[in-house]
Amino acid sequence: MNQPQAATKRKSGGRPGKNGDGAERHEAIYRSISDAIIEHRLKPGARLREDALSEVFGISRTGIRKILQRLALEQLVTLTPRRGASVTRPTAEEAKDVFDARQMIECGLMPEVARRITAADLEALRDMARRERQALKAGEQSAAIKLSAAFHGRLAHISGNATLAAFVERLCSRSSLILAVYGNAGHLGCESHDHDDLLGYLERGEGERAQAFMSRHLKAIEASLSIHEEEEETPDLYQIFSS
Amino acid sequence: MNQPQAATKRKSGGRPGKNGDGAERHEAIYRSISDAIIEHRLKPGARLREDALSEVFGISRTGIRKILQRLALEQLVTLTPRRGASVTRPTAEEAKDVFDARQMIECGLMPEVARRITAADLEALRDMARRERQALKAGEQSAAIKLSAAFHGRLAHISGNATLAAFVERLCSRSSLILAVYGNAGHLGCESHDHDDLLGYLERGEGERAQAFMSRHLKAIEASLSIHEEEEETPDLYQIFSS
DNA sequence: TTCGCTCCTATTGTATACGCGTTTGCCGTC
DNA sequence: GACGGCAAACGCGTATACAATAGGAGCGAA
Repeated sequence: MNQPQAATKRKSGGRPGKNGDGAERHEAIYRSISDAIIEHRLKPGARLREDALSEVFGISRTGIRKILQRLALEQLVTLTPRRGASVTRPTAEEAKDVFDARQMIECGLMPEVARRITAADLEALRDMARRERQALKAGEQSAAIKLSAAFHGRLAHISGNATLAAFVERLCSRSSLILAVYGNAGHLGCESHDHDDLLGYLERGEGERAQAFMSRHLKAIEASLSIHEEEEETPDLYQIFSS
Repeated sequence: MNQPQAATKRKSGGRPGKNGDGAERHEAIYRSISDAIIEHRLKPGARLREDALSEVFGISRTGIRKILQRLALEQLVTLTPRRGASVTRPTAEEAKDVFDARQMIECGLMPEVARRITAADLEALRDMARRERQALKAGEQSAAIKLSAAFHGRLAHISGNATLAAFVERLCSRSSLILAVYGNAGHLGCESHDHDDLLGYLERGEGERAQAFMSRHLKAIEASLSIHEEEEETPDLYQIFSS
């Protein structure tokens, strides 16, 4: 039970209208839900009923709707008109698009990152990579997935281009969703030592090498997916029973 | 008075609660406001009061807030906590980021576009380019700006990567905002015949050439901007009245 | 026994009401 | 005459109430 994090049933003590924090509270709830999705605690297809969420987090549906819309715009949840919200189940096509986009942007960013990376950055990134490896070893897939996404996002930020970095972060979130649907349970996307190796290239300022390595890295992740189309509506029937 | 476009004061005739279209209506209003911003009918810094909009479009503030939030997430409007919404005034840094991003993505997409472009695509794009030229000649800057953004967006879609195409569209919208702030009144971003020339390369399948041309095209636009920092808070005052 | 129809419930979409913060104009005082 | 405080109003943030719709369950007929 870790997602409410700060629910505290404020219904009881706090006055309903008394905000005081307002925006921060929303941000915390947003991150709570977002994390739960990225860490696969909420699986693709899971329904997110508004009043259930509003009760869990102790705010009214109005606030929940706002957060849900934001998540929908980032394509982490799907908002079907009269059916409510559910965790997005990426299609195979979307998966391909996302990884192609990551290939283009993350690789393209590497030279600039290699140019600008500082010792402090390296230290922080190594720490993240280390914690990711630990989590992986300890069998905590949730934590590992989140750390991996955070690693890629942080890396992108070093480029200095906030717009592209934000986009990369969103792509990583969606990638996490893709892994949940198409990933094999056996191994996660990122190999244990890939991130460390990458940092090595960056530390030595070898932008080109880092770029090539990132390309391989992403290709490896994508290749590890098992893209099985599983059609939508009454999918096969003919196909299945025609044999 | 051109921005309402489809207001029709439905308050009088239509019942308030009777939806029937609902989502489409929202979409139309969203596009209305979005277009007004992109076409510079609403200038950066312009305030967008919620109840004014709700009255103009004949829906309640709830719906307006939803739309405003969507626009904020696309960074066309800025939502300051207790101050309301206003059209975003991009900073110089954001401008650089946006054009760097366009440089990376749009150029990177060109080879694939050259590979996949069809005769129908070419026809549609040529038509858009023609209309853009006409608008420019007729002095209708608003229409020209919108058509230019639509041209770039359409082009990106041909690549087949919906994710990247959507991102390019958003970058183009923001570019339009940047032009409004930093652009010289004299000439718009896109030169008259650049788009036609680009289509020529694409038609002949010369992806590399198209890529290089797009790069020059974007660099030309960016170079035409006059980036003057104009600070945030109490921006000039000292600077202005010190002369 | 199965298919179809109808009613019901659950859940979202929309509007409105209320409270708070911010701002701005005004007045009193120094 | 100018500066500082005060008050009122404007406008946003949140919650709640109502309306509409889609899904499902139950019942009846073939």
